Amino acid sequence: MTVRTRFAPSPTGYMHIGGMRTALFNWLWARRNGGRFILRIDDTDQQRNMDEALGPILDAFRWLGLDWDEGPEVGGDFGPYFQSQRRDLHNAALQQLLNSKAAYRDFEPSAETQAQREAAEREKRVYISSRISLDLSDADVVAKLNAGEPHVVRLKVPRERTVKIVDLVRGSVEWDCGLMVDPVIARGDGSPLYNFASVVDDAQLEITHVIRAEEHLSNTPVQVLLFEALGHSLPEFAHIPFVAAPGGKKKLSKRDIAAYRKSPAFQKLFQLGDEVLSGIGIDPFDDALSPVMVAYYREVGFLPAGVLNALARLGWSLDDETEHMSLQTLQEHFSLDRVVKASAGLDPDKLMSFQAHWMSQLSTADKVAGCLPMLQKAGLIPTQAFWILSDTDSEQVELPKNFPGTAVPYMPDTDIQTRVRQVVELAGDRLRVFGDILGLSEFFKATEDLVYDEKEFQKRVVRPDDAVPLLRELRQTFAEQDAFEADSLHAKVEAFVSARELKFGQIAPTLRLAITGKTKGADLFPTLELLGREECLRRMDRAIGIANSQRV
RNA sequence: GGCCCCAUCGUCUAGUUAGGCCUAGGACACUGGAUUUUCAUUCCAGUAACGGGGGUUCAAAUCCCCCUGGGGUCACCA
Repeated sequence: MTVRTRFAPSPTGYMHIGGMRTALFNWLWARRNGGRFILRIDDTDQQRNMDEALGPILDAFRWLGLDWDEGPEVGGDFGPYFQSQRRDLHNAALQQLLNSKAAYRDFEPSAETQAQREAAEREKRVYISSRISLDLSDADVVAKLNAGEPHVVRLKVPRERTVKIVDLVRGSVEWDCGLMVDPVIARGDGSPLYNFASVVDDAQLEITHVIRAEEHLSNTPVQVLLFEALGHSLPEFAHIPFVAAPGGKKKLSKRDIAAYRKSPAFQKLFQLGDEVLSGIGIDPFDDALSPVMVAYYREVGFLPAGVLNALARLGWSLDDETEHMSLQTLQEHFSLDRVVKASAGLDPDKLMSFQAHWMSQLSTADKVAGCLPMLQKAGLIPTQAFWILSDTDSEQVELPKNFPGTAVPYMPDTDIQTRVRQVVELAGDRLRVFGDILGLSEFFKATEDLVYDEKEFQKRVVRPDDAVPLLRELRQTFAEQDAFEADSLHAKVEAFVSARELKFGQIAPTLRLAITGKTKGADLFPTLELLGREECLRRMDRAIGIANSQRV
């Protein structure tokens, strides 16, 4: 039998990183078994704007390279794939249950039901449904129906039974039906509720493996009963642990963003994200984008491979040592029996480590392709002139939002093209995410736009009495230097230093600050070479000027 | 509170199904050292865990029981 798995998101306008992990496991299981992965959209009746609500979810799948065999856009033999369009199926199933008396119409006022529930709770009794409507004759029911009396449809739970499943992750789990409330499966108007619609759809879609987060475990007995009442065989269940917040055991949730900001475990990620996002004109404090969402990682410049690797290792391992796995490797080796039972906290540090690894595997050309959009969004390099329409495939390159048609990057200005590549090469491992390129803005800014680290500038350039004179002398040396390239610059500065019986460390930070505005960064002399003599001299002049004005 | 799930280094995990190969392995993080013109990388080293108590057994991280702790869920949401 063909393995069929599904992921059934509600169109919420964003893709949750934990949900993505569930989707990934479903996808992997299908691929591993040569099966089909289905995307079903669990929308409720009137979704306001489907494009807006579903778009980001599909984008997340596409970005990570998880394709779906059936679902929105691709269709399939079991459609429609939007739950709201499957009402006929739900209606038929509902009628079937009503006819077979497996379900009944409950006319008890909801206030009354609620009161009973509360009374039971007060008396520390288990609450079970009163089933008072079961005393109604068929004629009574018809009469009430005709009179339009409000009601719901409930499944009649076989109270003498126990429901038992053998979960592929958790093993055997069972529930005593005598403790269960008759669940509402549809409203009076026939609109189905989640548990019911989900079962009907899973059955009709011939889903063989229901792989979902463990918070759904408590829904399972009801669903099992529904499968049985409908005469369907059960799918296999695999309840995988949910993704917990860093440093905690609680479910990672969009609502808790404010708290995560203060969490030490999240600190570095937020710092990186804030810098990159504000650099490209996105307000990081506007919760439209947060580390709970897949889109966040794309915007900051993570690689699909990094995110995928981190998600796969959350609650699953290949063996006792393999850490780095491509999607290809994952789909060859994924297994449900190696899924861990306990919830797993997302570890931003480890995610970054995976990311850095996959970034290091990328060619310079690919890194450049990833950095270009960043630099453009940040306004550090021109946008418009960069793009020409083309029929050629440009899958490596992320297009600006709303860009019309297909495009490949085209550099009318070879200086800029070369510059980006050189900076990327110079940055080396410092480029962990594409957004890191924004931290090297000194290579893309005009002399007068360069920003100095205020504190360090004071400490290294303004305050020391010899800093400005030394910079002057160095400037002179540079001006007279024959070849302005890294090695000879290095030799020149070494000679300069030893001639004055200084230590290298006494001049290098000052020079770096004058040239780049920072104390950290890529190798100094290649940096000088890349910037070129004219620019270096201008920057030194400017630094000297500013220092002098501040010393007065 | 009811029901259900879970429990190995700070974190992610291996080991638990078939008890001995475990003086508990790997990775991330952290600390120290080496390399280095800063930062980063790389390399080496180190700190660090079987929640507690009872059993069973020659032998228990692994099996059983209890306790404790953590979590999920209890809608005419999905």
